[in-house]
Amino acid sequence: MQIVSEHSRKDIHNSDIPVVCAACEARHGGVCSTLTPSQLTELSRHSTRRRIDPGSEMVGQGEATNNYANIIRGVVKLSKMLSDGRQQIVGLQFAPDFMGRAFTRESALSAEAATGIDICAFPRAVVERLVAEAPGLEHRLHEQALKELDEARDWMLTLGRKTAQEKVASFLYLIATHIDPEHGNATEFDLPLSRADIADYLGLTIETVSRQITKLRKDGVIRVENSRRVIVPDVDRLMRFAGMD
Amino acid sequence: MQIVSEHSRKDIHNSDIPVVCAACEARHGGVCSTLTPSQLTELSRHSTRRRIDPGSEMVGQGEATNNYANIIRGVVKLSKMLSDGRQQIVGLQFAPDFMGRAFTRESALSAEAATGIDICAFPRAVVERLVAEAPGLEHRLHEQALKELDEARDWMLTLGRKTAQEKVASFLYLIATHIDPEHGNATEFDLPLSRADIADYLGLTIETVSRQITKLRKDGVIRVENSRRVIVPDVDRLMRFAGMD
DNA sequence: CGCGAAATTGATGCAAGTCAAGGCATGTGG
DNA sequence: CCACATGCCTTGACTTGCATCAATTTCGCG
Repeated sequence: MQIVSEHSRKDIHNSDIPVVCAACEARHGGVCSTLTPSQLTELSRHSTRRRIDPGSEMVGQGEATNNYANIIRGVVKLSKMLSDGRQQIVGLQFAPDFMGRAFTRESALSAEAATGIDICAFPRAVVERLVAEAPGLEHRLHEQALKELDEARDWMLTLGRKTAQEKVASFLYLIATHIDPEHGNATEFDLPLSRADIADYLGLTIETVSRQITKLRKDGVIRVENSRRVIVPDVDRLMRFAGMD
Repeated sequence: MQIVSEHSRKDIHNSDIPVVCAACEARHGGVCSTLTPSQLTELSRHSTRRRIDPGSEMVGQGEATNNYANIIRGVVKLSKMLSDGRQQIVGLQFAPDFMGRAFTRESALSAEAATGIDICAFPRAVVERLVAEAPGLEHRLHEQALKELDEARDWMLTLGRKTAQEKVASFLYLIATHIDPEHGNATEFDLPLSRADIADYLGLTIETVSRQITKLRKDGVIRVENSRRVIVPDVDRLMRFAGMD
C-alpha cells in the first residue's frame, strides 16, 4: 500500500465545492455526484488520496473493510480463492467506480490493484453517517450494487457456457468497452491484466489464454503489439467471436 | 402463468396488520418486515396472490418488469441464454426472497418457476411510491441486492474453478442449506431442480451431472431415492467434496 | 399396462489442461 | 558492453476430464 496521502483542510465556504473534489475525475460518475456541496465538504475533510502500486493487495479475503474508496484511475481486481490455491477473479472495477461494501463488515473477497491506481478513500464511519442523512447516497450505492450484480451474472454465462475462444473474445470486448473512451467501430488499448490474471478471470489456464489470443490474431480479429497492446479493427466482429448477438 | 388470484380488499383499520399479511409466511424475512402497518395495508391493497406451475415462465429475457413479488413458497430460477440456445442459470431464489428489480425497467434475465410456487405480487408503481416515502424499504432492497451479489460471486468461483464433482457437491450443499430448516449434521430433502436445470446451473451436461451424482452415491457421500430425494448423512463431508474448507 | 419424459449408463471424441522447452524483454552486476 | 538472471509470454507434445452420441432403464401417470 503506497503513500502520497494529502488531507484537504482548507477553510472552504459551505456552498462551495472543495478544491480537491472540483478537480476530481470521479466527481460526476462516482458516488459524490449525489452529495450537496456541504456534504461533499464534510466527506472531503476526511478523505485521503492514495496511489497504489500494481499487484499490491488492498483488502485480503475475510478481512474487515474499514474504508470505502472511489477509484480515480486504474483497474482493481476482486478475487476469491479456494483453500488449495485455485483462484477466480469475480469482478473488475474501473474508474470511477465506488469500492467497498456498504453495510457489510466482512469482505469475502480480496481486492488487488491490477494496474497502478489512484483512489480517494474515506473511513467507514463517515460514509455511514452521510448515508443516514442523505437518502440519495444510499440510492446511488444501491444502483452500483445492482450494476455489479448484472455484470456478475453476465460473467456467469461466460464462465459456464462459453468456449475458451469466446471467453477470451468476451474479455477483450469487455476491456475495449470499458477502457477506451472511444465508442467508434475501431479501438486500441493496453490490457490492464497479465495473462495469468486473464486466465483467473476466465476460468482458464495461462497457456489456453495465450493460444486463443494467437488464434484471434491469426484470424485477423485483433492485432497485438508487445503482448499488452491490442488493436481491434472491427469491434462488431470481436463481439461476434465473443458469442454475443 | 397460472391463476388463483385473490385481492385483499377488506376494510382494515390503519393501525392493524392486514389479514393476508398477518398469515403470510414471508412477513418477517421479506421486504414487508420494514414497513409500518399503514404502509403494509397500502401495499396489500394492491397485491395479488398467485400460484404458478413448475416450468412456466414468469418474465422473459429482455421483457419489461412491471411487477415485483415476494416468493411465499417454492424456488425460482433466473437464467440467461445465448443466441444459439446455450443456457446458464445465474441464480436461484428461495422463499421468502423478494423478486424483481428495483430501478431497472429491463430485465436481462428470464425468471421461471423451478417448482410450484406461490407469490405475492405488487405493481411497480406502488413499490416505487413506497420506496420514496419509506427509507427503510430501500435499505432492505439494497441489502437483498448485496446478498445476491455475494451469492453470484461465490457461484462464479464454482463455475470457473471447480471440477464437475465439486460442482455437483456444491449444488447439493447449497440446496441442503437453503431448503431444509434443519441445521444439524444430517439432512434430507427433495431436489427442486431437474437434472437438466442442475446442469444449466453448474455449466455441465445432464450426463455429467448424473454420473457425478452416481459417484457421490457410490462414495457414500449421499443416498438417493427416486432420483429427486437426497439424504446427506454427513453435511461436513459433503462440504469437503464441494471443495470448501 | 403402456406411453413419454427423465435419468442412467456406455463408448468414443475433442477441447482444454498439464508438462516441458524456449523466446523475448528488462534488469543487474562484473 | 556483455553475461546472466528473472519474469512474462508463447509454443509444442501429450494427457485427461467432460462433452457428445447412442442405447437402455426407470419413473410418473393416464
